Amino acid sequence: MASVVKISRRKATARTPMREPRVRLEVEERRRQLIELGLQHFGERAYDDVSIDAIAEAAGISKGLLYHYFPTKRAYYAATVREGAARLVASTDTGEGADPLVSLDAGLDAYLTYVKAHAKAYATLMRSGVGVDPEIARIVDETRATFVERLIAGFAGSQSSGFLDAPVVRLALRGWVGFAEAASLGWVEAIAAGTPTPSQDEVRALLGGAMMEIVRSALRGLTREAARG
Amino acid sequence: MASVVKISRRKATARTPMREPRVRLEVEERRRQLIELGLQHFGERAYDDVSIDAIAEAAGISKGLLYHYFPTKRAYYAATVREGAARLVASTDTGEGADPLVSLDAGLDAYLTYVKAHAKAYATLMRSGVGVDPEIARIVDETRATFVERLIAGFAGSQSSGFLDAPVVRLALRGWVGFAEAASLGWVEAIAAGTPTPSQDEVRALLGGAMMEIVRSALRGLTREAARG
DNA sequence: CCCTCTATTGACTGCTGTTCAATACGCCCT
DNA sequence: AGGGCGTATTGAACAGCAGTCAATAGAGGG
Repeated sequence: MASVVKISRRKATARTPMREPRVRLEVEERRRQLIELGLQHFGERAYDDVSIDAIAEAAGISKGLLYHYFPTKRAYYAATVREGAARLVASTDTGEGADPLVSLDAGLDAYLTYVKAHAKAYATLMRSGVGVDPEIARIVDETRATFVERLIAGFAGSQSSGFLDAPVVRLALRGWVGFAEAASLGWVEAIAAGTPTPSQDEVRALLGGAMMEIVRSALRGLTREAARG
Repeated sequence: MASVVKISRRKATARTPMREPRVRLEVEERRRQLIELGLQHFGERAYDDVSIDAIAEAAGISKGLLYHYFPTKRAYYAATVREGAARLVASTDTGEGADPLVSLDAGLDAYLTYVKAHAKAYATLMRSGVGVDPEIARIVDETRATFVERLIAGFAGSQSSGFLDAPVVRLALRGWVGFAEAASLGWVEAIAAGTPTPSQDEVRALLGGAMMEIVRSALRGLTREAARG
C-alpha cells in the first residue's frame, strides 16, 4: 500500500542528456493508473483512435510496460470497460428498498444522474465498445443482465411473480433495458445539442412508466396465451 | 450497362508464369460487388478482423483498386452499413396502410422476419458498427429516425396527434426503437442458443403493445403536466 | 555496501491501412 | 486491322501501430 514514491533526479549535462527518471510503482497502483487513463481516453475517442503509444506516453511509461500488465490492447480495453460498467452498477445500487416502486424510482434517478454526469464516456463505452470484441460484448450483456436481475428481484413477491421467469417477460425486460439506454442517450444528446429537453423527473417517469407498461403488456400476452392453450 | 466481360486468357509457360488476367468491370458494377463483399465480411467478423487485403483477395483485385473506389477503410465500411440499413428500411416499408394499427403490425412482422433472416449480419452491424466512426453512428441514428418518422406518420390523424411533436414523446419513440432492437436481438440470440423462445407472433405483439403503452404513458405524463402548468 | 528481485525499458518485428507512379485492357477511329 | 487513348487496375513502397523480448536500473533487504 506504500504509495510513497522516491524519485532520483539527475542533472542534465551536455554529455549525458536529460532522461526522465524511471518511476517505479507498485503493481496495483500502476494498474489502477492505466485503467483510469483508459477510461479517459476510450471515453473520448473510438477504440481505433486510441493508440497504445498514446496511453503509454500519457502514463509516462514505455509501451512495453503496458503489455506487462495487459496481454493485448483488447484485454486492456476490456479491463477499462469492466471498470466503467462496475462503477455504473455500483452507483445505481440503491440497496433493498422497502417499496419496490420507490426503489425503482431511486435506481432510475441514480442511473440518469450518472448518465448525465458521464455523458460522453457513457455514450462512447456503450456504443463503441460492443463491436470490438466478443469479450466486451459479454461484459456489456452481463451488465444489462445485472440490471434485469435487480429489477426482477425488486418485483419478487409482487402479485404475478410466478410469471417473471417466462421467456416473454425476460425478453420484455431485456428490451426495456434497451429502451432505457436509447432514451437516456437521446436525452443527454438533446441536452448537449441544446434542443428542448424534458426534465430528469420527466425522463425518470417515462422510464418507470415504460417498464410497468412493457411488463404488463408481456404478462397480458402471457395470460391470454395461457387461457387459450 | 454492358455487363459482358471479355477475358483474355494466357498460357502459363515456364518463362512467363501464369498470372491472373485482369478483369475490367464498369465502375458501378465493381462498386456493387465490393459493397456486397463488405456486407458478407463485416456481417460475420468485427471491423478490425476484416482486412482490406482479405476483401481485395475475395474480390480478385488488388488492394490499391479498392482505394480507388473508397478513400479509406472506414468510408468503405460506412458504404456497406449504408447499404445494409437501406435494405432494412426498404424491406420493412409496408406502404401506407389504411389502418395505422394494421400497418404497424405488418411493419413489425416484416422487421422481425428480416432480423431473423439476417440474424448474424444484423447483430454485427447494429452492435459492432456504431463505435467505429461518428459517420457510422450518424447512419444508424438516421435509420432509427426514419423508423420514428414512419411511426409518427402512421399515427398522424389519430386523436392526440398534436402532442406527437413533444420532446417527451419523441424521446419515448426513440426509446421504443431501442426497445425493439434489444428485444429482437435477444429473440434471435435465444433462437440461436436453443433456449425456450417466444414465437414471432408473440414478439410482434410484445413490440406493438409496448409501443402503444409507451406512447400512451408519455402522453399521459404530458397532459398531466399541461393540467398542472 | 552489495545483492537480488522485479518493475521498467527500448529497440525490433510483422502486419495492415494508405499512397502513387506505372501498366495494360478495352474501346473507338481510321 | 491496327494504332492511339482513356481509365480501370496494378504492385511496390511507406507509415503507423500492436505485440515481443532480452537487457537494465532502481529499491529494499541482508
